[in-house]
Amino acid sequence: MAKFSAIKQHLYRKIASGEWPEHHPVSSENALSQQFSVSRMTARRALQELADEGLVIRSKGSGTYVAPIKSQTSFMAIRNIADEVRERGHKYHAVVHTMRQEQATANVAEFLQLPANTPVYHSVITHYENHDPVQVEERWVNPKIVPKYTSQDFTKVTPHEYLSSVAPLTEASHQIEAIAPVEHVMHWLKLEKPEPCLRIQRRTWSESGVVTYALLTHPGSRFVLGGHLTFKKN
Amino acid sequence: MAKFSAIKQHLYRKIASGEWPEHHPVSSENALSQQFSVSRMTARRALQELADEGLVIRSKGSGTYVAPIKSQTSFMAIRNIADEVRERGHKYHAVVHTMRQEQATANVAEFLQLPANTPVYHSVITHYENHDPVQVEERWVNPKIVPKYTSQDFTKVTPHEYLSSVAPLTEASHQIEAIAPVEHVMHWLKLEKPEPCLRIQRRTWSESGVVTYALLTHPGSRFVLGGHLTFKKN
DNA sequence: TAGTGGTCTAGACCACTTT
DNA sequence: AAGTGGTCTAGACCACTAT
Repeated sequence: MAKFSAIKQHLYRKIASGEWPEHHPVSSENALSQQFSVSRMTARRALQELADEGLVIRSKGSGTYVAPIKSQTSFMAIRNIADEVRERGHKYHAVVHTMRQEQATANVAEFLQLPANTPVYHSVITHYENHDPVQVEERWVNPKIVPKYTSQDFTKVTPHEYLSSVAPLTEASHQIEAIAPVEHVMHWLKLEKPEPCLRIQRRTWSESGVVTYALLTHPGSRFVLGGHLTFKKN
Repeated sequence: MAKFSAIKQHLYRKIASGEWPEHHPVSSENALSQQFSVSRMTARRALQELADEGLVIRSKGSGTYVAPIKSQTSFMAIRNIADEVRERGHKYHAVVHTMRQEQATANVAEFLQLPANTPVYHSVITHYENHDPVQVEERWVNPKIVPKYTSQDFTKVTPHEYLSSVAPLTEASHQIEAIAPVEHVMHWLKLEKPEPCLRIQRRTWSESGVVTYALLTHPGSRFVLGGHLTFKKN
């Protein structure tokens, strides 16, 4: 393994384990270069890459500090929340609250383009970053396209991963809005007081039709959706 | 300007102008270090940062090449709020609250990649759909790139339209989050009670650098951000 | 084999923050 | 004044690609 990469791993562990909480000072370039017997440029690279990933904040003349947890996610791609959390060097886990077959409400039936009162699968899962909930995923699934949905273990594979494997995405639509959370959601997100939440409503299609409809709710204090675009002429 | 940054600008122009199309080879590290009389490490940094931004692709033993155009450009196409409102068949109008030159705060200076305390232009505008405010636009503009910004009439042309005409976009980054509005914003949006708001933080670049930094705040009860994606095989 | 990118060194000077 | 991060140099060795 490259030296700068070994140093990154060392720092990842300090941060992910919670040994260095938010705003905690991170070893300086000089300290790391001595500790790992590398040149300052190599130690610097490790710190710089962590800063680019948003895990630490560097400030000239002062030092490097563990960044506050305010996740940033790309909205350009439909990503797997578990991978995102892990890429940030944090621990991921999920809690499944609901997993059953239901009669579709009028609303859900419309989104899934099914007749009302037909059976659909419904799951509710909270996704955690370290020990804080970062997303509640309420999802309804078309049982004709994904008949084995309810027998999966979603603490090990996210619904997104599983669905992608059995019914490859061809199309997706999103709506993003700011809402005040209802009581259920507050409970799942462990919010003591109401706070503005970012809600993503998503429908995804495969070749055989609408696969799933999802409501993804994130606490405003712990989540930022980010994206980067480049434009070319023509 | 730092040397690596000057080299980036040089390469940026080659790519943005179309002189180097997709897959066109980019000058090698050694070539750039000779051309600009810098060490290879400095030339390397310019290329590496362009690769991180997704503008070029580097491949060991072979060389560096202009990256292919990203698909899905349409998802969060940067739209003009006035056009959106009119497309929904509603009346649009704008109220300009602030339009002046200011000293950049540390925050603004950082986003615009300018030294602190340099002059910047600052505008605050509320955009209306029929008689309701739908967006407060707080914007800071780089006066070196857009010297005549403050003499425009933004009740007739939106800042976005004007900026696009004088400094064509080459790049943009967004952050979307749910927030509770501060008092100023509540006033501009004519909110009597606090309600969750959707805030889009956007930086846009042209060939000459960061053009503008904007905070777009929408009342959660009146605004939904939508997008649609289609995926192609391979 | 020549050229390229990937990694690394052991210095250096600067602007900045903290004490 | 001491420490920090930001930039830069002039070398070096390596693995890989193309010819």
